[in-house]
Amino acid sequence: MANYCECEGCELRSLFFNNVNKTELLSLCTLKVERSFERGDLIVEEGAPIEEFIYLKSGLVKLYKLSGDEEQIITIAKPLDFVSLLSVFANNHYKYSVRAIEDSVICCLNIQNVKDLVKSNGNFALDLLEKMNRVADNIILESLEIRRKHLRGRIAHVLLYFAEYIYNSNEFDLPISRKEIAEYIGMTTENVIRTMSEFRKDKVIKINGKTIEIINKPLLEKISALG
Amino acid sequence: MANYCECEGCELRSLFFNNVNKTELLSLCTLKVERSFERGDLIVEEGAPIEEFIYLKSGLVKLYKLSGDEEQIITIAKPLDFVSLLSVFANNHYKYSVRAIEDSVICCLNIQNVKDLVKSNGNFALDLLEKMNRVADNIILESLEIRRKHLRGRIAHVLLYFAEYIYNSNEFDLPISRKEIAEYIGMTTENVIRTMSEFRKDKVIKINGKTIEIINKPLLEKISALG
DNA sequence: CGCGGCTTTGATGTTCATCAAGTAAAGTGG
DNA sequence: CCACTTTACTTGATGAACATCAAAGCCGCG
Repeated sequence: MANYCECEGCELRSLFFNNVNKTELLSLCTLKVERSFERGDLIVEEGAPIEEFIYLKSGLVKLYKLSGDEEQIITIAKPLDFVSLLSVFANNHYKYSVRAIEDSVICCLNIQNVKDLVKSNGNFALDLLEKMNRVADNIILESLEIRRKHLRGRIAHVLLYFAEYIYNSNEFDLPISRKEIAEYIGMTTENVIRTMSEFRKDKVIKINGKTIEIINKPLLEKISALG
Repeated sequence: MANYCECEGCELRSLFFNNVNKTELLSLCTLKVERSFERGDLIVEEGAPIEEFIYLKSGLVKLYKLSGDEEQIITIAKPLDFVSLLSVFANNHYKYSVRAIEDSVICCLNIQNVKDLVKSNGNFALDLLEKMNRVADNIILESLEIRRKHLRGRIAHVLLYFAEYIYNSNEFDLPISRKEIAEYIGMTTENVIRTMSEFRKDKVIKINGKTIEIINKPLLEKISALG
């Protein structure tokens, strides 16, 4: 009985298991699988059948869609922004791909089990609705934000996104390449690099390979807001 | 007892009331309010408190967000793409505005009633999750589609959206202005007009004020796909 | 070590926004 | 109903923002 349910102590339990009792949790967790991925590994492939309800336990992932030979990045998600959620009840197949951009651990529940729990536990259902609303909202609002800015504003926005939302620090290692930033904000790799170099010359940031340090945050915020 | 519940015969009932029994439906519908709006009327204002669960019964609406003095159109929704859904469980206040772009009728349920139903009726909860997933998915996918196209492709996309998705006809009256198209696809009014004029000169469409007729659909589809 | 992918910078051309100016259409008050 | 105002639509000219092309250095990896 020792590990009858590790979820009980899981820091993510309160995410959406607040209203789930021990018996229910047990029945979920017996079928739970935890999987580890290394940076760069594919977690979910667009078009694959949806058999599991997945959430991110630790790490960082990118959610993207293929169009032709290009990737369009939809969002960068950390734990709490659980992924796989968006299509999971509406489709039989994934509409997006998910790839680890840092070493990540995901938690997989059988999708049917989750559906059963939605049916039998009203408070859980409401929690889930709320969480999924929030995730969708955030993606849409982020997308609108980026859309209305120009190149410089978009780059500033992304840098602040990493500094404030992901790493909570003015110095951090970019988990994605310049090319991926370009795929995220819908511009070319060259212009992402050029703009970041400009920011460096203007003493807004320091760049050392993947390491970024924001040294004039007020200005960066101004560029993000106006640009 | 005559009108004890008009919803019973409502064509939208099957949307998400399939799994709701007569008693439950009655308790919802006694608190139901139907409201009519004329083209141009504001239905929901960004920032207002969310007190109702709204869905569109007939008509056409635009969902948009204000940024500064500009409107950013998120999506054009017809019945079945019910609106108000996205933020409704995750927030206390609306994050978007909704305006009728054709005469519209909406159906308003008390939000607490809907939440109670989610708690007590598992099948309804699952239906609702599925519907909301689908709505969010569509908005995100549309947004990605538009984002990866250039001006000509975007205009072609929008024209096809109206022809195929909204009106199911190659000839239709544009329900929105050129300016609103610009706000939807993130370009300027002048360029929207210019591009539409080009399409006219190239004999892809006919324009007569608000009336649009697509006369070379294969080409328009090609422009949308490649542009 | 050499290959491929990522990064960087510069030069060039395309796409698009901005500015300007005029016409048409639609609402408003007398 | 008409003058008046406003808003929508349209076209052209110009410049800014951005993509594309080209070339070279860098880095990790088999």
